[in-house]
Amino acid sequence: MTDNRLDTKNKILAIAEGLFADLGFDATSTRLIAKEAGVNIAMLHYYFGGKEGLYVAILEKHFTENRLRLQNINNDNISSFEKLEVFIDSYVDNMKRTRSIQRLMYIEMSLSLRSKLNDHIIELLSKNLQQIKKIIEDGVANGTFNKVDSDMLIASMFGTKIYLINASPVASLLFNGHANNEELLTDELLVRLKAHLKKMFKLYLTKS
Amino acid sequence: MTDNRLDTKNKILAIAEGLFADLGFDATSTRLIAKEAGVNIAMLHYYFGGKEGLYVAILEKHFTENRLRLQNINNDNISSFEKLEVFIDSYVDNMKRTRSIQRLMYIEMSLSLRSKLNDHIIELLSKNLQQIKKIIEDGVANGTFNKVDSDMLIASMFGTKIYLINASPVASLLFNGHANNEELLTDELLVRLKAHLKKMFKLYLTKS
DNA sequence: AAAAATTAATCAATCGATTAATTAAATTTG
DNA sequence: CAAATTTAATTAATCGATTGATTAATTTTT
Repeated sequence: MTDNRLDTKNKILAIAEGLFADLGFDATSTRLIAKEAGVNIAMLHYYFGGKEGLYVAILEKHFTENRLRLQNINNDNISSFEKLEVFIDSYVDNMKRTRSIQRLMYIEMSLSLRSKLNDHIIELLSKNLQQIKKIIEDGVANGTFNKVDSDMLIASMFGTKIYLINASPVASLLFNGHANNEELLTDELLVRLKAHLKKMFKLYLTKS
Repeated sequence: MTDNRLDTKNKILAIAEGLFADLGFDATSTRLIAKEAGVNIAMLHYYFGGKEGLYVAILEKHFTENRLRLQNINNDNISSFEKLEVFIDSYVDNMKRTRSIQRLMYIEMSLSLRSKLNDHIIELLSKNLQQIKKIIEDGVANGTFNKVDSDMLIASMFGTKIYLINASPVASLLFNGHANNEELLTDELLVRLKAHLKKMFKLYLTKS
């Protein structure tokens, strides 16, 4: 592909991702995407087959990116506690960068209108799920962790993230005292989030 | 109002709430609402002024219902621990009944496209927020609870609920091993959720 | 008879998508 | 290398369908 072709494709992908995340799938018109990206509407269908094809392409882009990232974590020869902390750190560190696409995915999954997209999203999210599950199960097997309702614990971890990302207005009310739209995910809050999740897991998996 | 008028209004409200929760605001057409409710499209504008007015009416209905429910909890002369458990029990017990409207609210808040609706939602959700905050702060003040990052703890509680309601496909994967659309919020799961939240709060607020 | 409720028909606007025509780039050929 | 040809990329215009909303006429209730 030439540089121009890549430019056009990537510009559409980048603009569309932001608009989809801000407005949702239905409220984002192909005309708006084309206008903001500075390209003709037909290019959107030319490259991606249509609005839904573009949506899938955005998810698949992050899907492959995320797959590469996930591979080299669980191979290390460290304790279950350290694995847990590494996972939480990397999980929280990724939040700022992947905020748009995550908001997008959870909205889409919540509605479950487009089954093809839904399958993609579930496949992507289940990767994280399996990874943390394995860390905990291994820890239980080697006696580091107690046998507890780890699924609920995992639900609380992912849920806390969703609350900060997808319910940011009311989360701002909780953390800042007002529900405006200033940036909630400050570095300070992410540090607090890491400490909180580590503490929660540690207490739950050992002191119970 | 006559019985017929009430029937028509309430039928529209009930049908629209389900459709909005299932499809989202944009994907739910006024024609579909009218068809499912068995009324003329014009009735929707006649009673509610339009699609968005209907949306607001649905929220306000739950808004007032919820306000009545919230009043008589915090007056009891019980310990902070018991208040916490009462709150969690009532919070979880309300999940099944309010699942549709809660899914709807969090989707709407996540997109934040309609500021009038957003204000309503934030006002409604902040009631729960203030209530649990007061319980914890009182507990800290009277020495029952440790001084901890209670805001993060609250975020985890609300987040866990959102995860079960709005991310139900991947939550089903976590709890049932498959991501189908069978009912996730079984009585058994709600019991587990209660136990988990109580344990999480107790550990966090005392053993840290 | 007056008011309220309901209906059918239609409005302009916007949607995603597609077409045919045009320009730019790449490839082949002499 | 350069002209000719083919392919790729882009544009403007338009398609039918659907959207939320409204109107005027009709039926029902008071």
